[in-house]
Amino acid sequence: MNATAGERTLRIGEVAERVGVTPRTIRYYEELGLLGSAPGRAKGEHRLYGETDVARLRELIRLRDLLGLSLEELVGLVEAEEARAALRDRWHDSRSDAERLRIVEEAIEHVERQLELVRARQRTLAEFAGELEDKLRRLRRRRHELAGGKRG
Amino acid sequence: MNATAGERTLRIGEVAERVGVTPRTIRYYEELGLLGSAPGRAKGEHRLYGETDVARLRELIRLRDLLGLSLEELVGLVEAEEARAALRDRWHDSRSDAERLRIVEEAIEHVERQLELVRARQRTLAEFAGELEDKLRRLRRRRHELAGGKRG
DNA sequence: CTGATATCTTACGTTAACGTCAACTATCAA
DNA sequence: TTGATAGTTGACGTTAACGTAAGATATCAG
Repeated sequence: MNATAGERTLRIGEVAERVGVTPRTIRYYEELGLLGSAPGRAKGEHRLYGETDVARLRELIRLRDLLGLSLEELVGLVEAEEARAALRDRWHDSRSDAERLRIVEEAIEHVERQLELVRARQRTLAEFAGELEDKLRRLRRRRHELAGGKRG
Repeated sequence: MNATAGERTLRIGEVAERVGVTPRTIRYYEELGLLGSAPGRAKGEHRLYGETDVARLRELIRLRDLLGLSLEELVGLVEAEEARAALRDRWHDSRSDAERLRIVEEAIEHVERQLELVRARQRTLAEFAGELEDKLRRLRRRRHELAGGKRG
């Protein structure tokens, strides 16, 4: 599920519990292409996961819950990332420093994109909070008038 | 739909367009008790709305979209608010300054509750953004090592 | 090897939040 | 008064995101 996965020792139930979802959800996400199923698995064999898989799933769940992205939109993000990964594989040179640099740079862009999404949502939330604060100020002023001052 | 509504001149289609939803959504929300249908309307007559109704609908949509609240949760909020409104009606005294003060104080609490929800979400989003920024810093440091310095 | 337990696959079920359609009807400009 | 237009009620349809159940199988402790 992840090319750079290390241990690959966790089973689906443990992953589900740690992330706070059900095994069904994990299988469903795999079916949608969100978790890029590991290739060396025969039909019927148990799925095995590593820490990087757990991190990835957590990331997806947060994008879903905090930004309200649909699974379809998540698939879009993941596919875009994989498309870039494919491009880098064709620029596959040697596994030299140059290639590693390229990988790191792609990761940077990926994280920057997510950060941009999060910040956009932060802005709209700040706007919402600002309006509520305005409302609150007006109400408190009104309360002050009614309590201490005169003027109904 | 709102006791303090003024004009009550807009029809459902105009409201829908202005808020960015469909008429069906408005009827559905009314059916769920989110818009407290106006009592003076016979079966088959057109619904009429005022600016306060538009504002209320906008508020609901934002709570739905920005905080991801379900309609059931929104019903909970609205019912809680109406329960307090009912209490104030029993403390119905005269429509004096004292009563108006009470109403303003309830509105303040209502807005404070919403603001609390928004701020909670802002905190979790800030946490998320912070983690992404950390990740980004680590990646950039790594990029710097690979580009300028040595050490693979 | 042998249960006990967790997983696997397949397939149908469920729920929220509307969409859509049909047959009427209210509103309003001309 | 008369259409044109938009709205009304009622009912069934749809979609995303899983839930659930059944029968078979893989894993692993003992």
